[in-house]
Amino acid sequence: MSWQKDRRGERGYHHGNLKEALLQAALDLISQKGPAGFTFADAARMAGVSPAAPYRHFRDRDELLSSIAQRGFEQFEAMLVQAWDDGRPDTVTAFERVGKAYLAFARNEPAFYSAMFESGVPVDSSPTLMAASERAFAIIRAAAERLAALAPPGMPRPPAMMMALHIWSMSHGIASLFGRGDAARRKLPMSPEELLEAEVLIYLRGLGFPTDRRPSDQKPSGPPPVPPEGGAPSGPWGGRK
Amino acid sequence: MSWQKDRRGERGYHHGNLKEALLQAALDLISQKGPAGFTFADAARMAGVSPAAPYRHFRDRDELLSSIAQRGFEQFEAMLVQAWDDGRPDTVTAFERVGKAYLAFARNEPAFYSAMFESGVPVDSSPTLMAASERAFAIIRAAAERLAALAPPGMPRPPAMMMALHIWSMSHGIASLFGRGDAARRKLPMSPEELLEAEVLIYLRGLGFPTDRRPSDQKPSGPPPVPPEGGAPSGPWGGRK
DNA sequence: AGCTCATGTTAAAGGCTTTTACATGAGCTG
DNA sequence: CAGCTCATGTAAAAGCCTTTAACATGAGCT
Repeated sequence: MSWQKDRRGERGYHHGNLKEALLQAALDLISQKGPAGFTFADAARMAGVSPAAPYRHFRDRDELLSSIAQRGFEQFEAMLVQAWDDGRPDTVTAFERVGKAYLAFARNEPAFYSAMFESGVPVDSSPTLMAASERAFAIIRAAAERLAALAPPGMPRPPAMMMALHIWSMSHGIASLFGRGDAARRKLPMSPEELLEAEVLIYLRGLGFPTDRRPSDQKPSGPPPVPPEGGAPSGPWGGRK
Repeated sequence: MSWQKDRRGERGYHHGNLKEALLQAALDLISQKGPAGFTFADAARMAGVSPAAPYRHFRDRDELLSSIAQRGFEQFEAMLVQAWDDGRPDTVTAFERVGKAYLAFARNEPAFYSAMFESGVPVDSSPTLMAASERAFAIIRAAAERLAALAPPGMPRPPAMMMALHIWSMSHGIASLFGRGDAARRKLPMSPEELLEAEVLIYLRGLGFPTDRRPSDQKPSGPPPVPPEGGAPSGPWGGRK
């Protein structure tokens, strides 16, 4: 256990921690030049080893990319868990926090996000990658489950899986099209976050959920399934002035 | 005007139609090996010219990719126009047809779709690309405009631009996550088309649109802003049996 | 001390990209 | 038709990447 070299940069023949160093270097490179611009040789150079060294740790460039995607899904899952916070303080609030977390992840971790969704690495390229992806989605799914249970009585209960897929696709669509800050690709009349929040609110209202902003959990007894008629309800898009 | 060489493969020093041939070759390659696997040299080879020849028609590999993306947006626009069909036979039906067209395009033209959205080519890399992209979106936007005009009275009218962005992100999210058939990446309990249709219906209901499947256009006089209360409305997800 | 195996290095083959200098021939001009 | 000219191809070469094979080092064990 002495490979840490007392934190001094010098190393001998062996790097001691190359795999980690390569992953980190690749992450840096991807965030700078996109997943396409990243090069195996570059990562090796950045880690201070020869171009052939990485092959001791990854079968090829794709496997490195796949590892990064996997790690991305793991961090993604952790972030979603934190955002969901088991539905506190109330289900709807937590649910929307999850959507925002999705956007935040895309914005704050563009390298991971690219590797996960835009690098051309197929999710099923490795079982562990697939598993990591599924664990992340399971969080959204669990949140949808809880939300579905709150569906107003008297209406057919929406399938939680479907809701989860809908929320996922909304978040993913907005994140992919408008998400990353560094290259604000298209002009928007509102922020991605606002756009997503409005979309989710409208969607939930379409399922019959009450959407006046208040923690009205605990008692799914009798909130009106729709906003009061006639009286202009403060819409999800902030009631155009 | 004699470069067609009477359809016989033989050609002299000049190809006669290289630019087109390269675009076509690139398209084929991308649909086979993804936008990352496509190679400038490969395209040249497939067109039967030397590796340097393409540089007479494209500044570099990225410009070729960008050209393909642009062409993709043009075909995309044409397809959306056709799907929208100026809102016939009724606005809601046509609107949903637009969403399905989005998915169909992603599935039937994976090469174009990749080039447009997943190749790393920034939309603003060329003004004409940006313009093509905006023309395509304008169709969705126009459809949303018409739909917004049908919003039931007594409710705040949703901004058409916002609706358009929502629909776009839904379609794009589903297409990106579950869209391409060749590598059915994730398992779904329903088809992408059904998933999108349900999502759009719920969304529209959330905006107060009547969503019983019937061409109830023409007279936006007095359809109830919400489905009849209590009586289980046949939900957009087919009412679980 | 000596073995052994994981981890690096060097060298080399094979591709791709891109540039530069040169070749060809299609269309125009007189 | 001769001849010019310029768009369009080719050839060659530099530089970088990927990947493999053969060899080197040294860390941990016996």
